[in-house]
Parts: sequence; structure tokens; C-alpha cells
Amino acid sequence: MNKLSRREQALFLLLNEIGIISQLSGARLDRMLPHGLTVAQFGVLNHLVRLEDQGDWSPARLAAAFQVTKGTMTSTLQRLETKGFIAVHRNPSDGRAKIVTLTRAGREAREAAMNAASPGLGDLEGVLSSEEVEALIPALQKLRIWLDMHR
Amino acid sequence: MNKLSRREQALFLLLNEIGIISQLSGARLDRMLPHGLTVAQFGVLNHLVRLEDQGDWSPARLAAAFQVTKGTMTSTLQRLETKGFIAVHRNPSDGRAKIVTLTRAGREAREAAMNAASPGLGDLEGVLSSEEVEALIPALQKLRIWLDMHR
DNA sequence: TGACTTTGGTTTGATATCGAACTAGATAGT
DNA sequence: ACTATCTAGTTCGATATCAAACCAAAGTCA
Repeated sequence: MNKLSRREQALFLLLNEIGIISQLSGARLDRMLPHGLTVAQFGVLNHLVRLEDQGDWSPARLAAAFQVTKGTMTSTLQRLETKGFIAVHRNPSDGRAKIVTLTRAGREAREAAMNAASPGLGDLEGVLSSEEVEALIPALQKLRIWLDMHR
Repeated sequence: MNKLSRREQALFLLLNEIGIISQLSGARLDRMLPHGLTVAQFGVLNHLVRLEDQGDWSPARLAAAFQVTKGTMTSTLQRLETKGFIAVHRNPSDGRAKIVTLTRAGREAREAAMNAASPGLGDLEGVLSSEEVEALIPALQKLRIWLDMHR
């Protein structure tokens, strides 16, 4: 019993490694980030800076981009708003929706966070070559997209 | 400003994909597992079944194996004990330590969970070949081991 | 033997996350 | 125009997770 095929075993192992890496790298980043920012909060700040010009960002659109539930995004946005890093306004053309914008303090916090986070993975060099890193990405993207579509 | 090297960008992207995959696959598995088991709880049950013969498993040893803090493992073990899936005894030869063992119900729950979880990734076939899956693992292991050693 | 350090475990407070239930505004179909 | 459905957002209860503070037992060393 428990006859897992070789493929299933490999898949389990893969997801297990991924889970541990996610956990370790998240905790690591959390420790490095300033202003008590968490990975989730930093992610949103960073996203807004990079994709500001791609139209309005509503909580729902952000939730879809990060692939978390709306409830999770509500919580993260509330914390960012409390910290003064984002502002949330009503959308005049849709009574249900809101629009999330960065504040000046939010931009500065993101900037500081980038600088704090960058050195963290520096000496990974020698363990994992840039080629290896880039080779991993396409397959993981396929996996991520599949998981996203089948949920 | 924010001059991230190509390598750093790739690393960020990689960890981002990994985070999302971990989240999606965890939520997916949570939904499939019986007895209200979570991924963390199932992981412990599964670990104990597979590695029962590798000596006694204490909370601390389990925490190290899963690379979570002792506090996290305390919490997971308490939930498993409440469900009657494990038993926790004192270690007669070390007054600080405890010994975790599976109960009959725990074995059965793990068995049921394996059966419930197996079909979940079936139709991923065609998107990600077995070769691709196996090719990913060594690099991720290197990354995981590095993260583990540098925390 | 006695003091210091290490190790095993628990507790606490904060955050993230999920799914489910809920409200309110927008759309579609008849 | 009306109803049914869909979408945006919030709230709730549960779990996982971390770091930090803490206690107790074991080990070290002088």
C-alpha cells in the first residue's frame, strides 16, 4: 500500500523542498526588512512601485496578482495603511471598488527595504550559479500557472 | 536607484515563484486532506510512519527535520495529540525530552490522507514532465540547504 | 562541587493565510 | 424594470509561523 509512483514521489519531494525554501527565505527576509515590514507588505509596496503605470490597483486586483484571497489582501492593506505607506480611496466609477495608491512614506519605505534586502542572498554565489537560477524559473512558472488555474 | 543585478532579479523572481507555489499547493492539499488535517500535521504523521525505525522522535528532532521553530512544533503536536493521532511520553533517560509516537488512529489517518492526496496532482502531467520535475530537485535542495545553514 | 552554558519544551503576541459567510454595488437576461 | 447572478470588500474563526522570553534539566569546566 501507499504505492506512490516515482513521479508522485518526485512531485511530493519537489513540493516539500519548495515549502521549506519558502518558509526559510520568508523568515530570512522578514528579519531583514525595516519598519516592521513583512514579506507580504513589502511585496505589495514593491508591486505598486513597479507597476504603478498599469492602471489603478484595487484590492481585488492585488489579491489576484499575489494569488491570495481577498480577505488576506484586506488584512495586509489595512496594516500598510496603518503604517501610512499606502492610501485607499473610493473608486468614483464603481461603488464597490477601491483604489490603492502609494504615499511618499510608502515609496521611501520600499526604497529602504530594497536596500536592506539586497545583500541577503549575496553569498549564495558559489552554491547556485546564475544559470541554474534562471534555468529553474520557467518550470516553476509552469507549475505555478497550473496550480493557479486548477484551484 | 534599485540597481538590482540580473542575478539578484532572477533570485527575487525565483523566490517569488516558490512562495506562490508553496502557498497554492499548501492550500490545495489542505482542502483535500481528511480529518481536518493540515499540511503541517500530515507532514508529521507521514514522517513518523516513514522514519519510525530511525530512533526516537522528540519534538526538537521533529522541529529540526521540518525546519520550523520548537514553538511551532509544540503547537502542531498538541493538535495531533488532541485528535488522538499521536502520543507524547516522557523520555525516561532525559528529563527535558519527550518521545512522540504514532497511535493506531494516527496510522489510519495517515493512510487515508495519502489516498486522498495522491490524485490531486495527476493531471499536472502534460504540463510538467517527470524529467523536468526531477531536474528541479537537486538545485532546490542546494538552495534549501544553503538557507538552512545560513539562518 | 558549584557556576555557567547548552538543550528541550512551552508560552505569548504578532502576522499571514485560508475558507466561509456576509453586505453592497454592478450586470445580465428575460 | 425585475430578478438572478456576479463582483468587491470585510469579517470571523482556525491554523501556521516566527521571534523572544521563559523554565527546567543536562552538560561543561574549573
